[in-house]
Amino acid sequence: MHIGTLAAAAGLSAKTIRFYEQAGLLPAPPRTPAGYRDYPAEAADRLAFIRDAQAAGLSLAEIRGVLAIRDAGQPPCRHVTTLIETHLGHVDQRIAELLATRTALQDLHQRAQDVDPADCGPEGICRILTTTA
Amino acid sequence: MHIGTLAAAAGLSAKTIRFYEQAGLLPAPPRTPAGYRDYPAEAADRLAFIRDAQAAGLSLAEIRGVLAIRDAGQPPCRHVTTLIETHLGHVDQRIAELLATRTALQDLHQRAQDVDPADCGPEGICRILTTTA
DNA sequence: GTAGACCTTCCAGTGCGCTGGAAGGTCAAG
DNA sequence: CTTGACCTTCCAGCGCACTGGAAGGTCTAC
Repeated sequence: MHIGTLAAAAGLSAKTIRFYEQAGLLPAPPRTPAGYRDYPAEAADRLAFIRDAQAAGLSLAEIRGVLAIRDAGQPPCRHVTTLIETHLGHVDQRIAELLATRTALQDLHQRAQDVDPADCGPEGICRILTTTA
Repeated sequence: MHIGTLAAAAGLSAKTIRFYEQAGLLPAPPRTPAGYRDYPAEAADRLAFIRDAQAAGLSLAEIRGVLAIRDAGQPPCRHVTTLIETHLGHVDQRIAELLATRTALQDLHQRAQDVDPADCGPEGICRILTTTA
């Protein structure tokens, strides 16, 4: 299987696959006599795993860690569970931050409705955005 | 007012202030005979505005746009209102994405509870993370 | 034999908001 | 006079996940 075929199967670009190899996520495949990468069918599974793990919010570095454990013959379950818990914490925190930002933006939007542009002299920068200046 | 004083007043590093100047967010101040930047008190207001706008989720590029309008003598109200609305949309979208990720992570976590590590043979990569493979 | 679709490597850049460091000038205090 | 804190410029890099492009080799079909 050439890199383009694998790329099409996985829905990635060939560039990305080479990048994953270089980043230690995908083992270097055998080569054809001409030097072309020649992937076994399992490579698509590994890329699918990377996709799933990315969708769960894991970084490539974390995914590399999981793969390394599995490649060493260990079941990475405990490691993965920890990662998931850590990520749940991060995601919850980020959601809380975004909700706060959302509230702030809605306040600003309300203020924008109340401000008459004609009232805006050259003294400040913007009456909508400034806190109390 | 030297750059360090301004930095302390604004809660930023001198590096960041020079960066803002170079990025077109802060006008170049006059210099002392020795070449030191010599800021007027209003510089702190401008930095406070930048801080507020950043807290509202605007990028430096967007803030630069708002400042440019005001610096040209126009009240940037309408522009700001549009920005706020756009950002509200982005934030809502991001929150929705994160909630979906959160659900996915919780499913994974549940699955992690159900998987016995002893069941994990060398055939797959990880029973927790893979979809149906 | 030639077009063009694929593959290879390597280097460099994207966007974002800084941050670090080197090499040097300036200023106030002791 | 010297120390040390500050200032200047310029260049470089961070993290993240790619992406682009150049320069060249290879394979298939006509």
